[in-house]
Amino acid sequence: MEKQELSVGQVARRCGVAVSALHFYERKGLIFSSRSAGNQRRYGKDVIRRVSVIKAAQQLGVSLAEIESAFASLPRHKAPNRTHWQALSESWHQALSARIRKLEKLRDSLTGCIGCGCLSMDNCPLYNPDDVLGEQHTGPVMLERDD
Amino acid sequence: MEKQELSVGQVARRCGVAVSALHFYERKGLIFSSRSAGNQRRYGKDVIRRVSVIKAAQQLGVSLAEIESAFASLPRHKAPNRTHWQALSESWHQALSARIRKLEKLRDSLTGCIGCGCLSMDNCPLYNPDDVLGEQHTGPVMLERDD
DNA sequence: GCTTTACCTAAACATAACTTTAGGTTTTAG
DNA sequence: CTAAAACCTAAAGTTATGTTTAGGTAAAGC
Repeated sequence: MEKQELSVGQVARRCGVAVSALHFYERKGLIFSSRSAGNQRRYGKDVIRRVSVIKAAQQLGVSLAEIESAFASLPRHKAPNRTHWQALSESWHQALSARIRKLEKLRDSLTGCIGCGCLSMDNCPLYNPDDVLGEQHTGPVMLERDD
Repeated sequence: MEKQELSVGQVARRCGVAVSALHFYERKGLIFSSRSAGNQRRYGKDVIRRVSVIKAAQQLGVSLAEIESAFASLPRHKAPNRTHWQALSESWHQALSARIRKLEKLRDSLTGCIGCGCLSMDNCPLYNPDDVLGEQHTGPVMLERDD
């Protein structure tokens, strides 16, 4: 059983990202590599999951900085185990559900409000932005990107 | 009955954005103004709805460029009427619903996959991106960019 | 062995979406 | 009337997320 190390190009192809993006993620501390005798990057297979998670999270509107802090709970240089990933998964499931609820709320506001053509805007949820997404308070939740 | 024109600072306060952002939106062609005798911006009340819509759309992950093209159907210098806003509302409602469906799908993939800790990644939807959302192959791109 | 492909680093460039700065003008409040 | 607050423009700066370029080194195929 070999260690099955991957070159940067192999990871790039398998994950659908550019090599330059992997360099970038590494500079940001989101992924890690060892080096070959000739100083080329070598990745363990777990990097693929990391990159997949990065891309998935970005779809949710999570910044790399936030992803980095979520990854802080993972072991840096060895493959995270089931428990590690599961913890991440659960918190993201919650965050994602929260985001979905927000979007539904917004969608309903759009229907009820933009289309209404109301001239008095004082009760309009779009007009009073804070109402639109409601719970703006500083939640610890990762996806609370309501700035 | 006056035209009830608003200064840039008034709009900024009522919409919760910076004055510089309004200048910026105007340069981008998202909002319009007339000028006072002394060359200061004066806005009609409809600008508030425009700005509110901009902010709402940004919450959905819509870029300013996309917002601009959506706004292309609105009359430039006079207040859009009910029909105009309603058309916008409907198309965005659809887009939002689509986005919500994607997020739900992704959420479910995360639960089923990230948490599983599977070592053989060959059946993993995160690992094999094409399976995640089906439609649209084009290489190993993780998720449809909802461009 | 040689050549092509892949890789290395550092630094510059790109784009979006704004903000800040600098220097000057207009409006408003007392 | 005057002084503070608000406004003007143009240009440079900022942050995030990368990509591109330039000048070399390593690895792989024939």
